[in-house]
Amino acid sequence: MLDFLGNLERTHYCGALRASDEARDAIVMGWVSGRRDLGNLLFLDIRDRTGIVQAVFNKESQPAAHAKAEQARGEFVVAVEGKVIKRQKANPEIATGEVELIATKLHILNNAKTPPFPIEEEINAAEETRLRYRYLDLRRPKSHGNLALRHKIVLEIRKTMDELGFLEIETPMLTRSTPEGARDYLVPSRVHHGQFYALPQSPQIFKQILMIGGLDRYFQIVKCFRDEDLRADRQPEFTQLDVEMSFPRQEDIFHVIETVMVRACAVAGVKTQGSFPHMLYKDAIRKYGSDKPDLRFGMELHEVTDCFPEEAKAKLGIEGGLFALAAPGAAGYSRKQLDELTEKAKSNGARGAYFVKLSPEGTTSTVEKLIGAENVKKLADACGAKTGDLVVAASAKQQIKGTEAAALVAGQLRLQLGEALGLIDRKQWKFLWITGFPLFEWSENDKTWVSAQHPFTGIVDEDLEKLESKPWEVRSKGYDLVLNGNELGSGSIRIHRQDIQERLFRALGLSEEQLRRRFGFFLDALTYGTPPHGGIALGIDRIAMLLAGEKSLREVIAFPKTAKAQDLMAESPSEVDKDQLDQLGIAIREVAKEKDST
RNA sequence: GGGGACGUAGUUCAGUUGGUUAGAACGCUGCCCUGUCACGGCAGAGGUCGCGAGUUCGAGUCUCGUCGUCCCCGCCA
Repeated sequence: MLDFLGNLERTHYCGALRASDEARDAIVMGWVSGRRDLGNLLFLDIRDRTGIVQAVFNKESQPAAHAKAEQARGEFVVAVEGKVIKRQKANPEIATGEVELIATKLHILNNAKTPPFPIEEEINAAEETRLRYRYLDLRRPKSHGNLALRHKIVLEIRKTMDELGFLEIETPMLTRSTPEGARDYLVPSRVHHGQFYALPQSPQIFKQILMIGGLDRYFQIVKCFRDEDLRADRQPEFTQLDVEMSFPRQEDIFHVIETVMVRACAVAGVKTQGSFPHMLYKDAIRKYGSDKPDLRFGMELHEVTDCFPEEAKAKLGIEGGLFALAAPGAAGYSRKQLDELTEKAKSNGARGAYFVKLSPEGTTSTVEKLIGAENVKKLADACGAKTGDLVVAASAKQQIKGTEAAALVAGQLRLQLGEALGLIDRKQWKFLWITGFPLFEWSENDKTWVSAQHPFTGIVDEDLEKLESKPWEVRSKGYDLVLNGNELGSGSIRIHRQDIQERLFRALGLSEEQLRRRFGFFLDALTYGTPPHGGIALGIDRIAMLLAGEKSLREVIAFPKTAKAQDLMAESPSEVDKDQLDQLGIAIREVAKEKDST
């Protein structure tokens, strides 16, 4: 028999009771977290969002309450009436361990099936089970902590943006597809058959129009949607801190974001300082083999192309350059470990990986016969290798115009080795700005130059003249914010002049007609007095993930999706009724599986 | 689209070269127990070995396919 809540009023949260509450009457409500039945004495641990408190049921003094407690099981929802007393023997493991609740009455408000996994701080269950029973996973103190931290971070960001004079303004979720960038999530229109809204990949155009509208300083904490394949740090819907301001210098934007980030870190107990260092994109690539370098450890890359004579390169099948690094103390790596490194490098696009071991007994190299002892020494010296180090050089399979493909491969090895060798100091929080991005990158798929960021990114003033003649040399006014090897956000000073915007579109090979169709309204808006403006968007989920010390976004999102973009609890996406499809004028076409027919 | 890891009781896992009735721990159920807090003791229930084919006298184990979860590459302005 279940009890009604009726007029029963909670007086305390479980986790709030302390020795100072001694002798008080208390009513707590929550879930049965633990049950220890000693016969005539029975203990229940009662859990709510704030913590756990122990309730004691004594058969001798309170037979009715004790009898009820015998029926209680794990995850039953209960209310306990009783008196707070000091324990004979405190339990230092829990915050309320100095006290307990002598129960006079137990109300069982709801029962519960046995959960598929225990509701504990650390969880061991398969991710699939956790996601299917997300409400139980969320019941864990760890989940509460992560979501509470995220709340505090978002609250602090809102407060800070408000103090800095920014207005939070909503932009539409149902908007139009703009063909650049990621795949859109589409929403069919019932009123206009055959037409679709797109969910925003970001409020990019709207926030720029807000600047044209004279709003001066805009921000929004907003969901964005991209229909691309997922990773541990990528969900199909994610939350951004979206920011745009008028008449900004780059440093004005940096200052705003540095202020926000320092304060967001502070609420998470992480001390950081403003004035994040800057690094040029090309330096990040050449020194760290990444556009989001992890600066918590050194092990910088060095170009070692000239250590490999042309004949050696030919034999190894190397076309482009080589980059190398010295892994401290890794000279003892076994043949098997080197093979694993090579395999990993190849899966990351390496042509090959080549090693030099600087053992105390002498220097050996996998390529000594090919490049000669002198070049081996030169290679080790170029990396500043010392005795005991392992030098790793990498070449790339494909040479991509304008990028250092080998550096990217070596950069992956750097991260892998940094992790394996324990070089990463988890207590450090290394922010930095990356600037000086190329405006264009070469698309192998389309055999054309495409915008490296989005096509509204500003162009460095003195590079403007090369826009048509040497597009690969044109630098953008874009910048990325990086924290510990993670891209937190990306932004730019925008193009605010219509003449430049149109030149850029033409350089991208878009025809007048295409332009009108895709961006017509925006190009029109640009002609009505657009102020210089710029902004940035930061990934709130990633910020929360890093500050919570988690490795996956799923740990800081209440209802995340799987790698195949499904919600295992809600079972979305799902089929819909034929009626719904009819109203939308949509028919599902069965696509027969392609079979090899010979 | 490609590569890798995993899939056995409610959960986490073990399961030899293919061989009788598929095990452990935790959880669950019942009984005993007045100071437990990972309570303890005794007894018990619980399995479509992800699914489907194939090889074989015989498949959890071998082969092929398929589904699912995770990680990575491609992709993500």
